[in-house]
Parts: sequence; C-alpha cells; structure tokens
Amino acid sequence: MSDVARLAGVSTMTVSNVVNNRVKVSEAARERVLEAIRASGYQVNLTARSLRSGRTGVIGVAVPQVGNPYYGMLGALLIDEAHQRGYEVTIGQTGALADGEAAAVAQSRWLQVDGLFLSAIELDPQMPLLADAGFPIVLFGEQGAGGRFDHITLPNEAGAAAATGHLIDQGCKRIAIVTGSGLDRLNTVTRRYNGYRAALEDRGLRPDPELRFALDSLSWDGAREAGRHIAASGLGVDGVVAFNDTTAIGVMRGLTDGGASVPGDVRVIGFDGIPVAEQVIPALSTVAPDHHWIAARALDLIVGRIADPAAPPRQYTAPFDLVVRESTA
Amino acid sequence: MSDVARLAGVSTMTVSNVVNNRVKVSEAARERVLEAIRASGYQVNLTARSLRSGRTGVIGVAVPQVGNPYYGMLGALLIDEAHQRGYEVTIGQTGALADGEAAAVAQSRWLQVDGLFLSAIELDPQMPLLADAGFPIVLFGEQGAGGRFDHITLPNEAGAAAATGHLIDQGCKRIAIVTGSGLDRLNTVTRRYNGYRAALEDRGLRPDPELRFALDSLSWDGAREAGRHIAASGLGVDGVVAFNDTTAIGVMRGLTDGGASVPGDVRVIGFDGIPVAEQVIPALSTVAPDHHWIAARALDLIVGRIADPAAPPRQYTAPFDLVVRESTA
DNA sequence: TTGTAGGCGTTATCAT
DNA sequence: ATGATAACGCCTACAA
Repeated sequence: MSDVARLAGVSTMTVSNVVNNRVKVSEAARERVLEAIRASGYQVNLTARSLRSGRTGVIGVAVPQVGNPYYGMLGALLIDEAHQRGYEVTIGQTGALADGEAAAVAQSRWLQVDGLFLSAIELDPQMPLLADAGFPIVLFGEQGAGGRFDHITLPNEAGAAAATGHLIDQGCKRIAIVTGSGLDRLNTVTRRYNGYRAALEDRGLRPDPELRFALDSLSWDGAREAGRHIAASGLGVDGVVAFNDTTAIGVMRGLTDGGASVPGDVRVIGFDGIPVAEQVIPALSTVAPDHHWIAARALDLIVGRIADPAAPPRQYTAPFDLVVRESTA
Repeated sequence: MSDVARLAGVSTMTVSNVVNNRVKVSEAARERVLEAIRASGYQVNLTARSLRSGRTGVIGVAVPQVGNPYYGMLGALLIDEAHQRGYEVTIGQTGALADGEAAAVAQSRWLQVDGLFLSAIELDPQMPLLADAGFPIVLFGEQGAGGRFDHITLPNEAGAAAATGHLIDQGCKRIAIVTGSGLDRLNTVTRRYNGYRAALEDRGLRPDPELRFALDSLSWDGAREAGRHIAASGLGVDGVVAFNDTTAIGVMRGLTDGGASVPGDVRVIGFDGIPVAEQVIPALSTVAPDHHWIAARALDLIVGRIADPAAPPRQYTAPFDLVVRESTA
C-alpha cells in the first residue's frame, strides 16, 4: 500500500480511502491512485484489515460430513445466504463425534470467524468452550444447550409422526423403523423414534421392539443390510420409517436384494428431502424440512447476534412438508 | 496477550514462547503463564499471527457446487488430506461459470489462503488473474492453462471409451450419449464425447448425431427428460453413456418413466463413482476415477509448491476403474 | 532464561 | 481534501 502511495504521490490514507470509497477524494488523486494500483498489481491484505477491524467477514459452518448429501445441500444453501449478507463461508467437518465438535469450536480456524453454524449431534452443550468461543454460535440439531444459544431444530417428532401416519393411512400394519443407535439419550434418533411411536399409538398400533432396527452407524451398508434382513426375516413388515433419506435408499436397496418389492411388499419413507430422493426408483417419499427457511433463519440469527450480542437467545423449529412419492404408493 | 503477561508477571515474549513451545522457558515461568492463560481465557489471535507470518494455514477449495454429490465427496477427501498436512480448508462455490471462477480467485477470501484447489470448468486460464494470484493454484479439470500450472485432470477420453466399449461388449448396437453443451470447445463434455466416439469407431460402429443428447444444464430434470425422450423416441437405443453419475441416475429415472427397463431394454453407464450410484436400483455401472488419489495428489502439489514456488509445473491424469454393476448387466 | 524494540498492512482519529 | 500518527496482536532479532 505504501508502494502505491509513493507511486501516486499521496499518503497511504488516500490509497485506503480510494480503495474503500470512503470520504471525499479529489478526482485527480483518485485517478493517480487507481493507476498506481493497476501498475503495481496491488491487492488489499485482508489479514491486516481483519487485525485492524477485529472482524473477518467469515462465517464458519461445521457439519458432520461434507460428503453427506444432506449436509452438502445445506452447506450450499448456507453459502448462498451468507453471500447475500456479505459474508464468506468456511466449511469444516466434525465427524459427528463430540470430540470433533468440540474441536470444531476450539480449532484454530474457528477462532477467526465472526460466527459459527454448528451442527451439534453429540456435543455436550454444557461445556464451557461454547460459551467462551468469543463469537456467536447458532446450534443446529438437538443439543439446544438449555436455551442459552440461538438454536434451530428439525421437526423430528412431528415429521416422524407424519411419516408414520402416512404409512398407516396407506394400510401398513407392521411398520418397522430403521434408525441409529443412542435411543437412551435425547438426540435426533430418539426424537424421531418418539414421533414414530406416538403415531403408532395414536392409531391404536403397538410399537414392536422387534421392528426397531438400530444401526451402529448410519452408513449405506448398514441400512442395506437392515433392508435385506427385513426382507428375509418373516416378521411381516409392510412399512419402513427410515431415519433419513440415505438410510431409506439403503433400505430399499436391501429389500430389493432380498426379493421384496417397494412399495408392493413394503412401503418405505425417508426424512430430509435430499435431491436424489426424487430420482431413485421407486421415487422416495420423505419428510422434507424447509432448508431454505433453515439457511435463511440461521444467517439471520448469526448476523443479528453479531449486531446485538446481548439479545435473548431464540429457538426455532423448521417447518416441513410430507412429500408423497412412489415408495409409499 | 499483554494481559496474560501482566497477570503472570512476565513479558509478552515469554507468553509467546510458552504458547508456541518455543525456546527454553523456566518451569516456574511456564507454570505462571499457563495459569494466567487459564484465568484470563486467553486465546491466540490467529489474524495477528497470520499478518506477522504471512501465512494463514488455510487452503481454498473452489468447486462449482458444494451441493453436487461429486464435489461434496471430493471436498470431504480434500479436507482430510489437508488436515493430515496441517492445513485447514475453506470451501467456496463458483457456480461453474467463468465469472464465478474468476471471482473465486479474485474474491477477497481467497486472498488469505496459502493455496487454492480450483476446479476450473470454463475459466479462461490465460487470464492474468491466475498468474497474479500470489499463491499456488492447482487446477482441476480441462483447463490446464497450457502447462503453466500444476494440473490434475480426469481420464475423460479413456474413461468414456472404456464405458462405451463395455456397452459394446454387452451387445449394445445403438449407443446414445447424454452429455452437456459446449461440444465446440475443449472441455470435459468434448473430451468424454471424443472417448465415446473413438470407442464406437474402434469397434466399427458409426456415431449417430441423432443419438447425441446435449443438455443445456446437467440438471436432474434435464437428464430425466432425455431419458423419457429416449424411451419414447423409437430410435432403437439400447445403451446410454451418461456424462456423469447424476445424469445417469436421471436418465434411468426418465427411461423408467417412459416404460423402458434398465438394463433389459437399455443399458446405462455413468461417470464419477459417487457413493449413491451403488445404492440405486438398478445399481449404476460407472467409470470411477480414484478420488483418494486425486485429493492426495492435489495436496502434495499445493504443499510442494508452497515449499518451492519455482519448481516446474506438473500435470497428472487420475487413474480410474470401470465399475460394472446391474445397470449394464 | 528473559525482555525490549520494531514492524507485518490496514484504518480511525485528529490535524492541517 | 489530504496527511501524520498510532494501534490492532503477534513474533523475529537482538540485547541483557
């Protein structure tokens, strides 16, 4: 910058003012500065600007896995919303482990963000780390930290209940659930299971423990194996509520491997509304939370809190649609 | 930091030395500093550290769309490889437009990275912007900038030829290609088309212009529409080489919509090897480049060039596997 | 082993 | 309208 100033025969302040379109700069000076910038190939050093301003203009997005279609979709939406508000985004992976999530907050890189969207699956929200982060955090997921943070959650009970009710409406009597582990804790798995159970009981059906399949990990292979098992089990399953769309796609694949047809023998419904769900054969019915809404709300919360750190924390539950397609026809 | 120093009764340099495990610090001093850090909740300001050191420890990854399964998968792998080398990653979207890619380089945020992985689809590599970036760039895609940059490309001709050859081996005679637009330029679309055409000609088949479907955008809907059209066209198509896996999944969906069975009536093969390709019904055959190889190589190139900016640029083509599944059985 | 001085590049403030 | 000064927080170089 001082090179530019020297070249243009002005002070660095004038260069700064030109670069930032700040106060009045005479046309003559502006011209010379712009020419000097062109000639020297000067580019602002944002690191220095950040040091000076105390703000980086970057919002962090920490999700379990970038490669997961769901988080990929969400990440894309968050990037768009952030850009609209003049922020850049840096995306990190937590691996869905409490350690990873703690690390996501502690991690060097996050120390430079102006705010963080943290998809917290296992993180203990009591941990002091979160409160001491020094920047606003919006939690996404079940871990609401007792109302001490801005928080967006999915409509897990209501969504799973709607999915289960839809299967019952379609005539299913023996409805299995393929979900993750950890039903002992208050997490997404538990909430969706509770919705499933509530819908069954509402309609006079009894949840059968034999029809609950808890996968150690929500991998494609685990879901596929569960589908195969359901097809071969002789349990008389005629409907499956899957934890999410990828699980549902794996289950459909496994059912097909095992010779069961979808939806002829078994109807299947997912959760999330990832784009590929509409393309698979049969097209997957699903509970689709409004992800545009989520991304917009998340950025509103972050930007709002940057502006007013003392405002009371707010909690939201996303709206959703029940999307009926071939897999539950 | 000076707060900590005051609290511990030492100078800021001693604090710095403790934080960085630098030179010798007496046990007594170290203890007091650590205690002061704990008491004050001090955290290093990485912005200041970066300003001082001139390095940020961040590598940028610019891809067309984060929500695309292919780039999601690649992004996840790049993050892992970067972490192994002590770097953080920031991901940005270019939107696959030349403007977006130019912006990706120019964009404020990238000015703070130590290196950039740029998936360049349309970017004119001649533009001075790239050369003046001030940090190492690894190009990924067709735009190799005439050997002036480190560059990784996919095995487009060879992969598409292998896919086409496989369909011929399976007995297909009328093989369509569903691809993107822009066959006039040297890009991924053209290279894969060239591989398709070469394989046909090698085996004594004549490429039929009627069997070339060039989608304006490689969206799900466009591919699905192409599939429907192929099913209804009466062109006698018995095989489809799709530009990539998402296109292939859309085509299979459209063929099914149109009453054609896969692989019974039409065999379909994709390109990329995204995870969901294995789960769809029928499971999708595909050309799968080795993405671990790509991610590892990309980081090697970036880290290598950071260490030695003057080294001659290197070009690589990724290896691939032909993965045969149900869709071409 | 510890401390002092200075500067990385920017911009707010005050002065001219 | 423009410029001089100082400070953001850290770390290299040098001194004690």
